[in-house]
Amino acid sequence: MDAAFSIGDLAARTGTKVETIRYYEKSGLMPPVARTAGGHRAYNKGHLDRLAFIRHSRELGFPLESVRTLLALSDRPDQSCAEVDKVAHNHLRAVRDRIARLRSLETELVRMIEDGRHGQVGDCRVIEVLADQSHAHCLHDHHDGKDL
Amino acid sequence: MDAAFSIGDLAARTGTKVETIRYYEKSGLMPPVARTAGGHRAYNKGHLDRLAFIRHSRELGFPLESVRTLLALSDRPDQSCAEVDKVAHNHLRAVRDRIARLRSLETELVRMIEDGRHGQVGDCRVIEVLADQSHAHCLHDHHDGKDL
DNA sequence: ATCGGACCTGTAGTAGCTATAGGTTCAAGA
DNA sequence: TCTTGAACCTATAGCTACTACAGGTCCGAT
Repeated sequence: MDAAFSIGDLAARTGTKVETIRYYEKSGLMPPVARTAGGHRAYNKGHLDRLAFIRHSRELGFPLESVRTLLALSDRPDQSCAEVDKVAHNHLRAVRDRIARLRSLETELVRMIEDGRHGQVGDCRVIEVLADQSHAHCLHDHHDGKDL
Repeated sequence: MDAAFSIGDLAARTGTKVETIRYYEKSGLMPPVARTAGGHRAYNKGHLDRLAFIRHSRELGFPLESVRTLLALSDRPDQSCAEVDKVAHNHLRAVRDRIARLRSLETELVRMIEDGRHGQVGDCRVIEVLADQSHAHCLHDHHDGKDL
């Protein structure tokens, strides 16, 4: 018999919005849960832990799909460590990729802006670079653009 | 009388998907354009330049909203340079913010993963960290999560 | 009993495309 | 000239991870 928590309690204790918790339920990360007579969700400590786990994972940038996997793995602790490691390493690699792409972006932006500074007053190099047909200033890294 | 380009021509010359060009039109970045008798879009060199400008901006990570602004500014080249600079600097700042957040994320991930390595075989520290109630491993930078 | 806040469901919106479905037009070869 | 197949058309739904309504119900404290 653990004390029952309302959805608002869970939200407050995990720093999550109520709507987000309902969204997690709808997308299968949180289980459908017992209801009060009036239809309000009644959670217990286990649900609180699960939500905290989800939030920590999200804070570390894991996509919901990976969170799903991590939750499944955490339910059977035997033998799961290698798989957990794989998920974590994949994510780390993704993060590092993003950093690398953003850094080359940063370089390009700085170059474009600096370029403008040295031009004579009155013509805007930034616009010229953006309009440039020659594509000479372009990043050679033609990524699919999913994010940056 | 400039030669007419089909939407496919524009797509090929700018490395854009046809659907994307139509999407740009629908969202007001590309103007509504003359049609052939059969209803196909007929573009000219000006449209090609405009699309190239949009794509260059996107490659540099400018959001469409900023691209809209940059396009407007590029149409009146007098006096626009300061505003263009402002947009570019704002974007640069946003990119640097993202890099900073991703780097602290990277640090956290590495710590979590390394932590796991030093634990004894068989218990999974990664899962423990994610499940940790104490929140001790958490990023202090509680960002709104719009990205990362 | 009442009243205000918390809860409910369902839907639409965010960014920036991408991917269908179901139909029409165009251009090149026979 | 006819045919055929690629390219075009519109409209709509899907992607991520939420967030924000609208319109209604429930609960707990006074």
